[in-house]
Amino acid sequence: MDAETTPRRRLSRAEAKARTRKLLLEAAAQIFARKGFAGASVEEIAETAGFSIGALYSNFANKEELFLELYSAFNQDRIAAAAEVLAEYEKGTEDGVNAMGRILVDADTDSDFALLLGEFWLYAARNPRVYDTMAARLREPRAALERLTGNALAELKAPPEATPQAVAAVIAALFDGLLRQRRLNPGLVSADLFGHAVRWLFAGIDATGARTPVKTARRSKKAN
Amino acid sequence: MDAETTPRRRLSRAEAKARTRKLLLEAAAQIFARKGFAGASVEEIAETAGFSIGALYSNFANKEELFLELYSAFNQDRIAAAAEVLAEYEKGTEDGVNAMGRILVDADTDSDFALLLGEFWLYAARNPRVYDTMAARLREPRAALERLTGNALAELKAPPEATPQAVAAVIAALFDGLLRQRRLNPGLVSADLFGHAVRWLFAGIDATGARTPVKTARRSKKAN
DNA sequence: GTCTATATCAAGATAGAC
DNA sequence: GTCTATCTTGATATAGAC
Repeated sequence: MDAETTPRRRLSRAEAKARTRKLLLEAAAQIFARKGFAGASVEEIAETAGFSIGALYSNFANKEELFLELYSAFNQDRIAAAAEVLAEYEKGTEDGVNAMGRILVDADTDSDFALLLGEFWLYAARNPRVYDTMAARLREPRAALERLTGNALAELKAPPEATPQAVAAVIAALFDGLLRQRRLNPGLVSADLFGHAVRWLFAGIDATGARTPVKTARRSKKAN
Repeated sequence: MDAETTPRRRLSRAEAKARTRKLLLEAAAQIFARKGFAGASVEEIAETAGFSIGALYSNFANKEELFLELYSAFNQDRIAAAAEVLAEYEKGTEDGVNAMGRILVDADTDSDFALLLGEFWLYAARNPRVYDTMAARLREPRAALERLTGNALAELKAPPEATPQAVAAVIAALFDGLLRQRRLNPGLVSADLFGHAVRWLFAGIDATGARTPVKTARRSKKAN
């Protein structure tokens, strides 16, 4: 959260503005999560941050830009989390499944996370104008996940349909779907169900591949 | 009222009202899906249905009631679909996985389905006032799914953590998560990935259970 | 750079005509 | 039972003061 605020020295103009911007983004996260894009008012966001409407419009062109900037910041965090997991995994420090499990728990702890995720998804699905911009932000964390699954698949007998992309999609779906169910009804989704599911998944892929060991047979022109 | 039966052409008062109601609900599904609850206007819904605002308010108390009635109708369809799958499965006519796969494809064909699902989820998560009502509507289809997974699990060696409830949650998560990814980027999620994922899941559960065949061993005091 | 005041508009809901 | 007209509110965005 907030780290270095030098209470002694006066903040420079640029520092003050950056601080205002940060506070506005934090307030926006809270209000957009609770009310949604259309339901949230810029006035409430500004007041929650401790500023006026004017301050908000001096930092963001309009409501949509604020929302999209929040989306960028939101994804920066996801990228950081994914990178951390990937690093731990590649160092061999931690099992990949455990690391992914920690991401889910972290996301679950932040009660706004699932709400914001849902709101961003709807916004992207409804607004083709900004869809490309938003989709581009997802490529980096998704690539990290595919790398992780690719590594895991290399260690077992996977059938040809179990590509890193396909398995990454399945894991992302599990993450998303379990997080959402847990948000509404924690009793239905225990904290370690995600971990179990991922292990079942890989065990099943391995078992399926072992049953059809033709997998390295054919290689027409290019692997994909 | 005047129960005049005119089987020829003219609709009775009640029939006309029922027809208006149905058209309004269909329009509401479209507009709520495209704009969301807060973003949709009752005027646009009424006009899309071919009526005026007054007609809408004569059929529904307010915007929220219209939304919740739509949710009920939406779930009636889901219950019907689930029941159909369950019936086919229990008759032995169709493999359970194939049947579930068909549900996903059907949902994917209706471009409004995922949007509405997302909107309903957000509304339930944000409005504790109506959460119980909405959650109650989910119990029936969820129970059907648990019954389906319970039957499937009975035919293989499942570890103790693979309860019908837990596995049903995983399958629901796969359904939800894959549907949402496919909605934004169909290239990432092939039409049969859901089927593959479910098969991998059950194969993995079976393999895991076979590896730890102590499953009926110990029962200290209370199952959890 | 932020605040106050305000122009402008769209939306939910109601009342009374037909 | 549905329509037209209207009341009322609350929101985005801007302009000018400090």
